[in-house]
Amino acid sequence: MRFMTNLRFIDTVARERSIRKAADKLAITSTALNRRILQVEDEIGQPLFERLPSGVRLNTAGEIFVQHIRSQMADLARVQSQIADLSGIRRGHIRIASGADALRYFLPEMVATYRRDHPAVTFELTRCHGDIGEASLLSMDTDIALNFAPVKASHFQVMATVKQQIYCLMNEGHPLAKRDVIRLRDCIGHPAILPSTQSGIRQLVDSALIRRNLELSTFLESDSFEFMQNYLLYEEALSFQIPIGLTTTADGTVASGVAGIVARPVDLVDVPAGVMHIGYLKGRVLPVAVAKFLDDVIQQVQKRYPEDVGL
Amino acid sequence: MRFMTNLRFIDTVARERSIRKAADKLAITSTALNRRILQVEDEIGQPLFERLPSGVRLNTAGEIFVQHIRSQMADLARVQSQIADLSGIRRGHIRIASGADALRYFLPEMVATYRRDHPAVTFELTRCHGDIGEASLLSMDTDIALNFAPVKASHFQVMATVKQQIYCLMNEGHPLAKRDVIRLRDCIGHPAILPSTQSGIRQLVDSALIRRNLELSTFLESDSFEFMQNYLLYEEALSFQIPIGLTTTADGTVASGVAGIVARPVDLVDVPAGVMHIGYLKGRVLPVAVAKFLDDVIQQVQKRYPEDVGL
DNA sequence: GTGTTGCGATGCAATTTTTGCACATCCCTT
DNA sequence: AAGGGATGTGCAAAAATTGCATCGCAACAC
Repeated sequence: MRFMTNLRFIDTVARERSIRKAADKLAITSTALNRRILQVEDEIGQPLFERLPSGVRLNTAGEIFVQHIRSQMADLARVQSQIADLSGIRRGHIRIASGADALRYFLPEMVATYRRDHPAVTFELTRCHGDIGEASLLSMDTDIALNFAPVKASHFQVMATVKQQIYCLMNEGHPLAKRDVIRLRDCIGHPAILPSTQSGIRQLVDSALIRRNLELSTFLESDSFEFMQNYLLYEEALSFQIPIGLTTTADGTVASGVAGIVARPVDLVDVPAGVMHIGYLKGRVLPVAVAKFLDDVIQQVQKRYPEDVGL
Repeated sequence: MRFMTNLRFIDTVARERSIRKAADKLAITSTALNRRILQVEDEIGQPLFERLPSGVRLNTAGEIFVQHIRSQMADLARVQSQIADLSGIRRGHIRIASGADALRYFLPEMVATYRRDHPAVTFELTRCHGDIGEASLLSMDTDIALNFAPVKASHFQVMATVKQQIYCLMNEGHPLAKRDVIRLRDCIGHPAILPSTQSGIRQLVDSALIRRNLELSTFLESDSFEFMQNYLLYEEALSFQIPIGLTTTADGTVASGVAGIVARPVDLVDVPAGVMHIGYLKGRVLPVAVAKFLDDVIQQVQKRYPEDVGL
């Protein structure tokens, strides 16, 4: 898109915080890029960048302007997608930020299903913890965020919430595997593997432990659910996960996706269900492709967790 | 703004519905303009205009794209205004669409007051009847609309409503001038001057007449309140107006701004008060200058009509 | 019919803008 | 004090844009 070049360039410089680095990335000389920026600053009537010895940094005017640029680019994508949709083909690009849980089984299936119907749509999946997902919505790096945590920022437009009970994972030979429901006090003494502290699961478990003044024998922390789950094959330990990060058997019970590993719900009296939030940047008009995908996601969670979905 | 040229050009072509006419207006040759359009169409991947023997016309894709362009341009204005605001000067351009009533006394005073504080701000006042004001919001030709009529379009974000009782205007020598309140039946038989049919005042009076099965001796219609009011100096006739199109004396009573012409309220039992709507395009973030002016307007109507303002 | 008019599209030469190179200048680090 | 990495600038080469003349097409007038 020719008429976007200057704006795209400025965005890149803002991200790289250096004209030279941005120039490399954009495959032009730094001098050409520099002059383009000077020209835009001249047109705006004010500098957009502070010149530091180590590069450049956005000043306040620049912050405002770059925010505008990003929203313009996102909106242009929406327009293109909408125009492409006119001619029958649904095309577009969908950028999703999600915690590791939904990335495991849920999103792969969603994306694959969607792409069967709309092969012209491309995807970008970013794994993120904590508030990064919300931040990337604001900088327009992401269209949709799935976040298993309380919503902090007010710019997050929640389209659906899904209550998710915590499940306990273990080897099928584990003594607790015989129980249908796990109480938190049963876990004491068993070696435990916990997700890293940014994880919503971890925060729920931790606060439940503190409330009851209990302590787990945590000997391993990781941000990879896959690692944790597979580790259970080798040692009789406990780990935690939510249903969306697990699979469901034909009869509707939650199961780990790995043979030999079983999943048992943790009693809600001990650890309350957490809430997964699905949404996008407030005020944005989503491209058709994105809007449709989001629709599909919401429909799917409603089907899977009919009792636990809020809109 | 260099990076906007192509978009501005397309907008102009869309408005002129002709490449040659647009080229004239933009002071370039039609061939250059033509090629720019072809280039953009090529980048979008789809034509934006239908080529007719008499010129060009937007196709569906074009409609979408031009709407995007206009919202971008409006947003750019907002960004510029916001950036200028950083350095202390409030600058910007404020475009207002209003009925003839508010344009008479109210808006001149508002604009003058605002410009005393912010001389760098420029204005554009458009007089409009009926739905044109709302339409010009949608095409981003206007920032703020003041409309004495029911709101029809859902894209109109109402910031304030002002109830406005209908007043009857007449020569001070008129027999009805002695009354404090005018009943509709008193008007029968007196020659009457009415605003043209698009006017909200006219619609209120007309529907009141129909409801009571009355008829006025209307011998003159006009869309110029100034003409109608001055005409009253020469003939003993009646005319109608709302307070915002009139002045207020020191003691708070409504008066015509013209010597020799008096204003008397029409009984609310006969003609209910109409509602003036003040607002802007839903979803827009207004430039600081516009937002501040709108604030001032709302504050002013609240001060003038404290009982009748809704937010 | 036929000529005329007004429309958008196109080939080509002139012109303007953009780019890349070499180098200046500034500021922090060592 | 020197070195390295940053942005800014003069100048020639390259690329894009523009204007002119002209084409093809459809509608209108006579």
